[in-house]
This record gives sequence, C-alpha cells and structure tokens, in this order.
Amino acid sequence: MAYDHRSIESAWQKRWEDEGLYRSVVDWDRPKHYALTMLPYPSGDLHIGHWYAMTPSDARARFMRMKGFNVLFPIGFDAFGLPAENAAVQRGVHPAKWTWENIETMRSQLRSMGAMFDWEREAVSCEPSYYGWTEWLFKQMFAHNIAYRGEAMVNWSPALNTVLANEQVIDGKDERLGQPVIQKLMSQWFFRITDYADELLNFDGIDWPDPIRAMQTNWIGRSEGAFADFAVAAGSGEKLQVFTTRPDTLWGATFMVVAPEHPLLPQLTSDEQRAAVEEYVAAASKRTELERTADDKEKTGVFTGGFAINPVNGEEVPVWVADYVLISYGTGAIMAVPAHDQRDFEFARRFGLKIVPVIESSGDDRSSEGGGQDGDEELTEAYVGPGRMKNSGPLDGVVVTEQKGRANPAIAAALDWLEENGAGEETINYRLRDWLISRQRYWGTPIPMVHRADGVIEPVPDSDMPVVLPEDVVFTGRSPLAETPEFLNVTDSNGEPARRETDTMDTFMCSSWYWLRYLSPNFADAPFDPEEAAYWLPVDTYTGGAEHAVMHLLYARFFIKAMRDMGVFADAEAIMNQHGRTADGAFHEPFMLLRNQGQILGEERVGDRVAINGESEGNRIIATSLLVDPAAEEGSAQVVGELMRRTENLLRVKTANGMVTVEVPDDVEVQIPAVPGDNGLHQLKHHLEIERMSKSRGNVVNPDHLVELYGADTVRTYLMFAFEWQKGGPWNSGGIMGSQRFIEDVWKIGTFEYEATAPTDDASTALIRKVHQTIDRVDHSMESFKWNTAVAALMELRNELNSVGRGGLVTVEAWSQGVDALLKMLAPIAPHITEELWRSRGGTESIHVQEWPVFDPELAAEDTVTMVLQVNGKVRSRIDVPAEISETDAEALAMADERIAELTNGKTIRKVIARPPKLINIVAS
RNA sequence: GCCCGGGUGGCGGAAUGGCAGACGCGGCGGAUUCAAAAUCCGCUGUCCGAAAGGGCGUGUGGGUUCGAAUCCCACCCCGGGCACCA
Repeated sequence: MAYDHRSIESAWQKRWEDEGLYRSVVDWDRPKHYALTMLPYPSGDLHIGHWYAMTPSDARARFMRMKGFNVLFPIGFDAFGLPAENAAVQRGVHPAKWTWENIETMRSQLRSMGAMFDWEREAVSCEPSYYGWTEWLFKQMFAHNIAYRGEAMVNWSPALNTVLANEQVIDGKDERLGQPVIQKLMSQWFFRITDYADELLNFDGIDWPDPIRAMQTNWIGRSEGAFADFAVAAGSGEKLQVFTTRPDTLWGATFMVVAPEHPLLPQLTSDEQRAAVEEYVAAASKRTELERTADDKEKTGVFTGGFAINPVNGEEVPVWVADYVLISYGTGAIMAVPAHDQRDFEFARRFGLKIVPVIESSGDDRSSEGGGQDGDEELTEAYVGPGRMKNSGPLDGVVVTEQKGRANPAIAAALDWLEENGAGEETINYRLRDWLISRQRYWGTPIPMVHRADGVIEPVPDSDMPVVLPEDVVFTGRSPLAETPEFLNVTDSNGEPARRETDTMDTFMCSSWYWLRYLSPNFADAPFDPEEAAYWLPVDTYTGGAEHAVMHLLYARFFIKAMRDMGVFADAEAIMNQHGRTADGAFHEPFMLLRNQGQILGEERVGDRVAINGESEGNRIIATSLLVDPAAEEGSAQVVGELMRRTENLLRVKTANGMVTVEVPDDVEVQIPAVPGDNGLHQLKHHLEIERMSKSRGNVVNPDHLVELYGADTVRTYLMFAFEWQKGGPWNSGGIMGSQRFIEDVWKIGTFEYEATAPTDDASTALIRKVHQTIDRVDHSMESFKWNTAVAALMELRNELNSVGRGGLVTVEAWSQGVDALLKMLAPIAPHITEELWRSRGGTESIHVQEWPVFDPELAAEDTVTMVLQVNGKVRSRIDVPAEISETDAEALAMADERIAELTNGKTIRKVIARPPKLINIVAS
C-alpha cells in the first residue's frame, strides 16, 4: 500500500482533536514545560515563514513531552493593528470582519501543520475578554505611576496619522511603510520603561542569544557621566545643564550648544541674534529626523548671542544652537570640547570657535611634537586617546585612560571635583526613552481614561470596564473614535460631562502579556488564573523572529517586571509555595530560554530568454514581436537576453550589451511555445533575486500548495532539514524531494513485513548499536535546536534499516526495535505518518505519548574502531583495532604497519603521539 | 565609525583541537522499462596518475600545537543592529 498523505494526515488531525490529545492540564505531580511560539498577526495567509518558525517549535514541544514533561503549547492571534484598519479605509470592510475572517482561514491552515496546539487555550487580542484585561493592566500601571501622561517631542507619522514609539522608527522612517516621520510636541500616554533600564540590562538567569542581548543593551544605551551646571551669564540665575561622559574635559569646554527645541533658548538669545535664531529653529522643525541626522551633512548652527559660565574655570563661553544636538538625549544641551570631540571639533572649525586642548597625549610620537597641540591651527582632528590632563587647574597631570566612567582616573577625579564644588553631579544617562503607547487609531485597545472638563484625567471606574470599541463607526483615515459622539461623550466621577480618551494603545501592549492570557483565556476575575500561572510560569522555551529584539522582547520583559512590582503575581506565588515550589525568577523574566529562527528567502530563478524585434523610440524599444526562446542566439532578433523585470507592459531585458527597456503595446502577440494556448505578458517569467518573499516580488512560496502536493510531514521535515534553523536562507524547490523520499522510505520500512532470512548476532548487534548512536545524536540535536542534524541522523538510521531489511540479516526483534526507535524519534518532526505506522504496528496509545528512547552508551559503543596512522600529522594509513586497545598495543600495531614502516624507514622517530583507539601520530625526520 | 553574527564542494549544510565535506539536493554512469517517470546500484572537493598512490584544499596573511575549519593576532568580504547619543 502506497503512502497517502492526504487521507492519513487529516484523519489523524481530527482524531487527535476529538480525543483531546493536546489538552494540557495542570498536574502538580509532573514536571511542566511551557513551550511558546510567537503569536501570529492574522494577515490572512499562513506563509512558509510561519511554518518555518512554528514547526520546529512544535517538534521541540513534542520532544519534551516524550521526555516526560507535561507540556503546554498554546496559540492565538495578535489581532489588533493597522492593516485591518487600512482594509476598512480602502475596501470598506470593517476591521473586525476582516480580522475574524483572516483568523478563520489561519486557524485551518495552522491545523494543517499538525502541531500540538492546545486550541482550548486560544486567545485573540481583539476580543473584549482579552483587551479588557489589557485595559485593566493599563489602569494598574496608571495607579502605580508607571503609566503617565506626558508632553514630549514624539514621532508623528503623517502617512499613518498617528504617533509611533521610538522602536517603531527606523532611520527616521516608520518601520511599516517606510514613510518619513516628523517630530512633534504632543501630550501622550507613556510607560516608565526607563525606570527599569538597569534591570533590563541584566540578563542573569535567562538563556537568550547573544545578538538579542547585545541589541537590547545597545538600545538601552547606558552611559555613565555627569550633569554639569553652567550658569547663564546674563543674570536671571538660570542654569544650563549638560550631560557629559567626559567630565575630565570640562576645562576644555569653549562653547555650548543647545538643541533647537531647548526651553531656555528664547531666554538665551540676544536681541541682535533673535531673528537668525528663530529662522534656524523654524527651519530645523521642518526637517525630518532623517534629514537632520544625515551622515554626510555639514554641521549647521547659529550663535544665540548668549553666554554661560564654565563652572570649573569661571570662563564665559558662547552658547550656540545647532541641530546636531538632540533634545531627546541627555539634557538637550552640551558643553562643546572641540579639542577632544570630533563633532565639536568640526563645529568649531566651521565657525571659528576657540579650541583648548586639555589632554596631553602620552605617546612618544606626540610629545615629541613639543606640545604641538597647543597651536590649534595645526590640529586636523579631535584627540580622543589616552594621556594626561593639562590646562585643567587642580587636575593637571591626572592620567587619562581610554576606559569609560569611574574606571578612568581622570573621569573619577573630575566627578569628585564637580561634587565637592557643587558644580554638578555624577549620573547615568540612558538612550532608552519612555515607551509612548498612545496611537491615534481605532483598531486597538481603548485607553480606559476620561478627561474631565476641569482638566483632571481619571480612570474609567471598574463598574464601566471594559471600555468596548464601538462597532458602528465611519472610516476616513483619521481615528473614528474622536468622531463618534456616543463613545466620546461620558460623565465623570462627579457626574459632569467629560470627554473619553480616544487614543488606543500600541498593539505591542497586547503582545506584552499574551502568554499569560493563554493560561486561562476565559478567566473572568483577573488577567490570568493564579493556579494556572503558579504551575506553568515562566515560559520555558520561546521561539520566534529576531526582528522583535528591541520591541516585543523588550516590552515583554518590562511588562512582567512592572506586573511583579504591582503585585499581580502575588496569588500565583502563594499557590506556588503551597506546592513546595519557590518563585525564584519566575516573575522577573518572561521567557527563560529564547531561540530565534532565520528567515526563508525567495528562490533564485532565471528569467525567460526573450527575442524581441521592434522600433527604437528614445531610450526604449517599442516591440513589434516577442518570442520566448531558451535557445535564442545573440543577434537573432533586435533584442535578445534574459527578462530581468516586468512592470505592466515595460520589460527590462539584460542583453550582452547591457540593460534594454522594451515597451510591449497591447496588440503585439506574445509567443511562449512552452505554454500552450494564447500567451500574454503576464505569463513571462522574470528573473528573481534571492530576497525577502513578498507578493509584489512574486516569489512567495505557498505552504498550502506544498502540503497538498507532499503532505505536512514532508514539508515539516524539509523545513527542519534543509536549513540551519537559526540562519534561514533561500528556498530551494528541488530539495524537498529528498525529504519526500525519506518519508516514503519510512512508510516502506514501517509497513515492511520483515523476515529474518539470514540473521546473525553481529548484524543484529550492529543495528542496535546504530539505533543507540542515533538516539544520542538526535537527543543532542533536538536539545540544541539543530533540527537539520537530527533529521540527518534519522536518515542514516533509515539507510541502515533499508540495507539490513533487504538482506534479512538481523533478528526480528532487532529489526522491530530499530523501526520503533526510528518512528518514535521521528514522531516530533513528522507526527502523522509516525502515528499511523505506530498504530498499524500494534500501538494502542498514541506514539506522541510514548516515552522517548533511552540512550544506552554500552550498546552504542563500537568494539572495533578505525585507527588513523599519521606521519608528521598526515594520514598515511588506517587500521582496525579493538576499541579498548592500550597505548602500547596501538603504538606497536602502528609501527608494524607496512606503509608506516616504509615512510619512517631511515628516519629518526622523534616522538609518538598516541590517542588510542582513534589516532597515532609519528613525528619523524 | 561602534556592537554582534558569519565566510567549508556546483548548492543546502556536517565536523567535544585528532580521518574535512556526515546527511541531502544536483550531476555523471549503470540496472529496470518498448519508452519515460518512479525505483534500485555505483561514482561524485580539486589537480597529477592507467593504477597504486601522491600534491593541494575550510575568505587572506601570520602564530600557537605532534596535529587547527576549530585556539590567538592582523586584515578582507558578507549579513544584522546602532549611530551627530555628548
């Protein structure tokens, strides 16, 4: 009977579900394992990337289950977000309808994967039963002063009509559409994630990939330094505070620069300079973040006419305004030390400002210049190296190293001096900003707050919670909530008319706690059932894409810490203790072990070779005929070459002489001999690069189609076998045949009626040995997320079974052990075929609840080993020796070897390195 | 510029400092077939050689070691992150 994936796979999926095989229930007598895959956004189609991310995650969960753990592996949907709203604006579909239809499609696609999801724990973030608790969490944050309303320069996206978090802005453009983002002063809701900056820098106790840790560390951007206060010269008693990581260079601060948005700027500006400053500030505000931070831009700036007093030496320094100083970092003002900071140096050179070196380089080459640095005209760049302080009054001569913070003696001395003299204080500054969570959108979690007429902002009372999104709204592209009076108009706690907050929350809020809602998606008294949380938390294994490094993964960490501090886990912890477990770090970090998969890219494809005749018109050719001909020769038509790109009726053809643009009028006949019937332009195949899959590039691989053709088991196996999982790479449509053959071979082996026609003990022992070697390899591979080597080891076992099966060389018992082991170890990877074969071979319970094969090192041990004989490190011979051969015996055998004798003949043996039973190396000359 | 990864056959990729290239794709040759597909068997880093065998070979150059894809130093290239962050 041939293997029919179509009937077998769907039948088992149904049966597993009917029997509740993947229902996971709290059982304090068994060790738990919470496996989690990042929850998908319901875009409407499960693409191959979802499979690539989720099937290994599923295989790992199944593996842990067979290893004896009570495994929870839930799934849900991150259902709020902009695409749903865009669909509403563009196509008139309500976001809820669009979202739920997509979820429905994706549910059935996810089922076709055959994953062990516990669907009874499914959570969908756009349901009031979910987002009501997101609102509740917001209120808790507000009550604990973690959420606050603040006015700040925020990223405003005119294209998206909303503000965005810093994390969502890349190179001055929004991460979604790539449209420019501008800075705007607005009053918005923030979370005090910066209060957790130091804790977020600590990754103790969690096993996360280094790159993710590095990215988060980078993003948080801790720098040690000092605030220094410069008194504003023209009276008023105002102080201009700066942040610096180099307080040791204070004596070299010869001017100051403030950001165009700095609040003291109007006060600092003199009347003579006011017009120029105002013009500069106006121009800066119009420029986008991208323009302001462009690399190659020459620094611009304007003198304010104001001065400040350098606290260390009382000198008056001019204050400039320039947009290279950012209002969002530090204090928005800097002391400029042109001698030792390249940016300040460039600015000083451009505007002819004073440069005073305060570090004498200690290198011989430099000191021999005889203090050449003092003659600042000769300087070509700022000096940032080590040396000794000079021109710095009390601190002259202190050693300057390249270390940061207090570890640098010069910085330590300067910090002490500042504090002793009341001129400043030691401080730590972060690049991380508070998390801006307001969005001027409809399809998100409402912010449960009310703006009273007297300006006070108060939370929606518990009795009116949750705030439910009104469904009957009009989509214009602006937030409909602000234009829906029934939603907008409320009464406050005093019974006075008030206005409801119409902004919704960043959708990253939803995904910052979803793994907690999975525990009990229908629990009505709290965000999660404390009993479930006590048993299952924390998440043991988390898998997903690395693109979330500084967004989701950072927010999720912040959330659990904030929730812990608000006491949200108190009940769960008490229950944990009752069961004799201690919370340890369970509520400090959300995900104990994190692994990231890479990305599947589009397959490379050669474009059609086309032969085109036509007439030149300007720099393009208007075609009169077009033929696809793989064998077309150079010169056989006016344009001959590979079709690189097609946009409507414009073709880009790569010819021997370069790229040619061809326009194909509607009435030109397109001939593609390989495609029967009338041919059209849309049938032409253009060249595909290896790049990200996207509909617009036409290089998307559809998993549904692959499942139909090969079956889910084959697709799963291929995805796990053909790539280094953490790396990903281009799709290769040919390679899947290898996995299909493997699955079919497993079917043949599993259904083979084995007869021991010529069994020998040796052959049987050898097969069992192979089985145990395989167990060892698969164990280690699965443990460390190396799916490709796990599959490779199983393929080797398949090869072994194939060859012994044909000869009937082993006992029936050995054969049977081999087949059982193969099926069990393959079960996490290919759940359907292994279940079918397991049952057909007499299994009464599911293979997925069987115990994982136990490795026996004695059975795995070889009794003879091929020993390599080297002369001077080069392999010259090989001999078979007993595995437990002694060093002397091994050496003797090596010396007795013919080839070795030949090669060492007449030479002096200097040394013999013996590593029995694997290797002997004879050093001779 | 700074911080992470990574460079191994035609391709995807294996290799606790000890036989480089497991496993698979592709390719070549053969069997089967009227033929093809499927299947099965064999070969497949490269150069020299009829063969036996040998030379070379893990981005480049150096080093440590009896022995290096693996460890150290310098450099080149690719991917990712950050970036006028004071």
